[in-house]
Amino acid sequence: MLTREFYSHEPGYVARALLGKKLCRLVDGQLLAGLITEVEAYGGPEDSASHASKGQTPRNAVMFGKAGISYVYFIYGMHYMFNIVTEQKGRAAAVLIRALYPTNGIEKMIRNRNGQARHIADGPAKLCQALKIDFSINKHDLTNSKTLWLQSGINVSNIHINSGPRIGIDYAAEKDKNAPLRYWLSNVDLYI
DNA sequence: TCGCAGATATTCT
DNA sequence: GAATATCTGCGAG
Repeated sequence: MLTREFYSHEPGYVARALLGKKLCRLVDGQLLAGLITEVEAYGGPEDSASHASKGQTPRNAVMFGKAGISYVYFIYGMHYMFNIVTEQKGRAAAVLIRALYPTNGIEKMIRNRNGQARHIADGPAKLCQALKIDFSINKHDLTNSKTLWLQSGINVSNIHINSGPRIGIDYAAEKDKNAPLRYWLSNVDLYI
């Protein structure tokens, strides 16, 4: 299982380090797991795209907490998003998990997604459906949990990592051109 | 492939 | 009270 030290760095670094790691979820005694294939980093108050850019609110308070805690929130009236808090307590920073490559409990994931057998977890809200992620695991400690944690997965060298501007936030695209904060892996099945 | 409707928590006025 | 949001699914072309 990954330690708190792993999450205690700046979000861009943690985001890259998370690629290829295994996200595990235990629900009803069944293991649901997948390799992380796409992530986005969100910085502190200086990052205009971050929820924390306008100061602390009850909703984003988790981002100001300590590293290794999950931050789950609801968007567009129908979708959950799953983030992991990084850096020190008092520094608002997080990494959004955007996509997984399912490895364990695939049948269960398909049922969780209403029978959709393709594109099970290739989007931030889809992966939440597949792994049954909702407010019940908001503020969850990922370094000390039996229902939601991360562990080492495949070995990913830098040459496999793609990067680019973040999605859904045009106003941050220009900034992201200089320092891309979205990272993803392609052809994951070749490296398993 | 592309464009748009969908439904609600949270924040802004 | 109104606007907005780290998106997905579906229907048309």
